[in-house]
Amino acid sequence: MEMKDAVVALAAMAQETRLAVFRALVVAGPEGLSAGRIADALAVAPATLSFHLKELDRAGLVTARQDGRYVLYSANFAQMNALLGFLTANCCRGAVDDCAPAALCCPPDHA
Amino acid sequence: MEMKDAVVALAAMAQETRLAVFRALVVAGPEGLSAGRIADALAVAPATLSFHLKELDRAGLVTARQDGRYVLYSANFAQMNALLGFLTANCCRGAVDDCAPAALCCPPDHA
DNA sequence: TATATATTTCGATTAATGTTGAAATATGGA
DNA sequence: TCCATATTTCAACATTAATCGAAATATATA
Repeated sequence: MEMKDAVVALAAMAQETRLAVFRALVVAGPEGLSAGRIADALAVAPATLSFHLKELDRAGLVTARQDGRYVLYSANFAQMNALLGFLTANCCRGAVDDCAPAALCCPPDHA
Repeated sequence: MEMKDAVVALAAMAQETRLAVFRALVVAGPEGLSAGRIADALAVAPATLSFHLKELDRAGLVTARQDGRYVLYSANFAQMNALLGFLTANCCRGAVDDCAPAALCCPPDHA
């Protein structure tokens, strides 16, 4: 992941509505949620939500797929993990052994 | 970490100059760097850098301490790790075992 | 085809953010 | 004390982001 990509991804999550949307999608898992369900759950106007979903999509953090007349959004775990990897890279300068380990988000390949 | 804190921390890093500053401080380690050295290294105007350092400080991502006529800034690894923990929390819904592990940043307690 | 539902785009408005020169503040050394 | 260096604050400006009603687009069903 490049610096610019990281900035875009961080900016996408650096907003209360979008962070809430993203976390809801993380909980929902690979099946995802329709735009309408997200709008209801978070009480956000459809046009506003659409704007934020596009931001998350532009950042590569979510993926959209058509399902009938609904559009289902799901979290892009691979991108999420790439960002976390970027943020932790170059940390510790080799003394990584002493650092506390943490779990990343589930990759889609096992869902 | 609360939602609001996460948004503030993410917003602090969601800017090219600030992300560069923060990463430089992560590499520099607990000793930190003076504002002037950072300004030189990144070719940023002093006033601009001061503005960004204040943002990072407000987000709890860096700490400042006076050293003679210099002000030394260092990364706040604890806050960094809290943010990563927040972003990975509620991920996977219990299936954490299958997730790829990643190292967090070195906590200050062993530096 | 016509109608209803779901989502996005558009336009306008408001608010927040990033940048920098110049002035103010703080510290160290002559 | 006086001067030089380091950093921050201030003020002004330009840019970007967030919100939402209304209109446009897409899909499903009668």
